[in-house]
Amino acid sequence: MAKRARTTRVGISDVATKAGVSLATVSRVMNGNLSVDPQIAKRVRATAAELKYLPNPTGRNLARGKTDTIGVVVPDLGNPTFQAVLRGVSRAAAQDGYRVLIADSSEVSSEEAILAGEARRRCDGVVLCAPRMGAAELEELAPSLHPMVLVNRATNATGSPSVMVDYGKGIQDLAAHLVELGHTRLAYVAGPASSASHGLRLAGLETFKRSHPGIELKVLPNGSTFEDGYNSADAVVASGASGIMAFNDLTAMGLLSSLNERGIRVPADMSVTGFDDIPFARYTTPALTTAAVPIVDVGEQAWRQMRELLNGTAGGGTSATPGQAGSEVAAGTTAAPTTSIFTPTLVVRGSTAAPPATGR
Amino acid sequence: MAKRARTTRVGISDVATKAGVSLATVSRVMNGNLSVDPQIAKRVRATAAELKYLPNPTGRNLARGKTDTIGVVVPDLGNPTFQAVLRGVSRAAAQDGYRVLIADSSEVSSEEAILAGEARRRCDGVVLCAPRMGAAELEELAPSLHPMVLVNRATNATGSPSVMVDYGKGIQDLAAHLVELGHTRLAYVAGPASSASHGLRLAGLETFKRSHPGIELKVLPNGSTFEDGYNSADAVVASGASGIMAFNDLTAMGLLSSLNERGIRVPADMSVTGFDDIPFARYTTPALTTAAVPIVDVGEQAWRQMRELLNGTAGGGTSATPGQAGSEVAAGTTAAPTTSIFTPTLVVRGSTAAPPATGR
DNA sequence: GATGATTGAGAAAGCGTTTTCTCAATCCGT
DNA sequence: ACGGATTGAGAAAACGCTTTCTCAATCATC
Repeated sequence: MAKRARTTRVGISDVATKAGVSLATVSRVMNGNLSVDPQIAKRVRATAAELKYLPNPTGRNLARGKTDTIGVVVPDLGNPTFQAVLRGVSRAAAQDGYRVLIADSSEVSSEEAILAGEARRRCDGVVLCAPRMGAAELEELAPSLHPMVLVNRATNATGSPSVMVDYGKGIQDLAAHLVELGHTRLAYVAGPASSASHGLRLAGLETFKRSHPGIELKVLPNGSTFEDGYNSADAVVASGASGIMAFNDLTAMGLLSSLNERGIRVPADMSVTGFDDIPFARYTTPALTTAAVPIVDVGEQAWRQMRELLNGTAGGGTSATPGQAGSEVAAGTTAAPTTSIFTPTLVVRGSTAAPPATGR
Repeated sequence: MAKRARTTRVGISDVATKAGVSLATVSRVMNGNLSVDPQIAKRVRATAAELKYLPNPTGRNLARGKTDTIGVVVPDLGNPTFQAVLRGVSRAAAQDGYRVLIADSSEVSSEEAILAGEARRRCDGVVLCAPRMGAAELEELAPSLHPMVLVNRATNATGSPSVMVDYGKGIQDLAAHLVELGHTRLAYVAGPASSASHGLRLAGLETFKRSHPGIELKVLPNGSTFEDGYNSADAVVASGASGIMAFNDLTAMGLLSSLNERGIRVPADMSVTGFDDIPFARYTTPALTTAAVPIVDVGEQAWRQMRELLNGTAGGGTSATPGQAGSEVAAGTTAAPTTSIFTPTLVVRGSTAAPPATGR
């Protein structure tokens, strides 16, 4: 016959009643508001502990207008790159008391925008990984997603920071490495045409070409998966190149596997490079020469940018310069969005060597 | 000078006013409540679209007492197994309109309980992967986490369903496979002592031993990472075994790599098996014989169990039997928790063969 | 054409906090 | 000691939505 017996859990009012204070006071105590008598504060805390009271997050969220949660939207949770970004964001955010809601579009890019919007409304901000989304769509979506941090993408017209990887530089380093070893006929086993990071690699290679006129460089259209790499062997062999740059470590490993089956020896007959330096790259046979991308750091940095946005220290400006990354401020249309750029590091392992003498 | 101009976004009352109806009606329309005149419904919908109104999830959450979100707590987001579970849960949940909040304890198991509780309060339920948590702690935690689904763990005293992988059966299959090939001296390169799934493998091996008295089987303490596998080579060689079962694919790959460096040929000199069948397992050289664990399916099934719980169809009982999994109902203390058991499948690849003739 | 059953929509009461507003009770300086 | 400045805590108004309650209007029934 109690007023309202088995309502839900123990609420703030239960504590208030039992401690003989008002709701407001309990709230103040719970939130560390100092303007409350130490005596009372202590009593309230004791009562709360005794009742095992824990504030209901939903109620707080509504009242405070924030959720302490950010969304991370990725095109494919199965992809090691996005897994690593997610991990980086998640751990860094956790440090600051934020949680992460995941939104996996499962490669269905038509869903991406809806998913991102959905996530945004549930959270205080969104970290968007959308490598395939059209620039126009992104630009249109951006305002409604703010605060948003872009990963490996950029857009004007919004003060959305980006954290990017300089894939162009990375692939140039790899190409230079191969040339240094003596290779003159190179091939790039390309990624998906719609992939933004593929575009950056391509641009980097264009630059490379211009500064290395004597080098032959073919681009072989391909994909981004293990299988794609495996299946690219025919085209690779046909290309006549001796130095092969795969789109990423996954395709490089697929290619490696396929070449191995054909009896083509790496690196004796052919050199192969990957990209990303996923954990497995060092354990392939031979171990993969690759361009290491500090992708977890990218996730962490994405969180830092987000935190900046959330703390309203806004206005762009120079954010904390990330550890090994160069930071750069691009003059944006409105706010001057911050861009962090991470540069891949060349990691030389066993899969590259001088080309066979006959090859010349 | 408007009443309350730039409050926040467009809210339900804006729509109500503009459409000339009450808040209640707008709510009803937005929630597909049929008891509203089609004419009015249409008008409301039009107004909502015009104003780009989208209901504020936090408000809904509070009013409905649910969040359409579940938490997934994992000990390590870097571990492929948990990544796969997460992916399975996330995608399956998304199908049913639920989102996933991730809680990564980063291997800090002392944080696990707090993290799980935290997640639970923000969500409608929790999927808990806590292979290292003590049984006692788990049991104590369980009630406060309900509704909860356990992955690769079980607990009485709560009606919490489990979805498990029969690691014991899997390792027995691997051992049998090796024996069938002619190996008589086996070694199990163990996982972390505190790992529950390691315990299951161990138990399976005990069973195996009993039914194969003539076979020698050594257990070599080790860990769960690539590095651990790599570093186990000494012990493996010293064991004198010709058939090696690694804790998982990761350690198997590390071992493979290390053996390769020592000039020990797999499978000519030594056979090696993994466990899990992670995507990379088929691309190692030689390709890894392993016990395939449908781990994404585990995640999916975890979601189904959760959905069952959430829909309150509760009471345990026989849930939908998962595709290739055996389903089994254990007689629980109270509700009779449902347990889904997935059995690994033996996948024979190139890393196993008959032992060298000399070995005998 | 009067009466009871239905349908449909508005008013208002939550949902569980936070936070502004108010006011009573101290404290300070002179 | 007295007025003004502080401090501290309670009352009440959000926060944005859902849902029960209530009642007016429409419908079917005899």
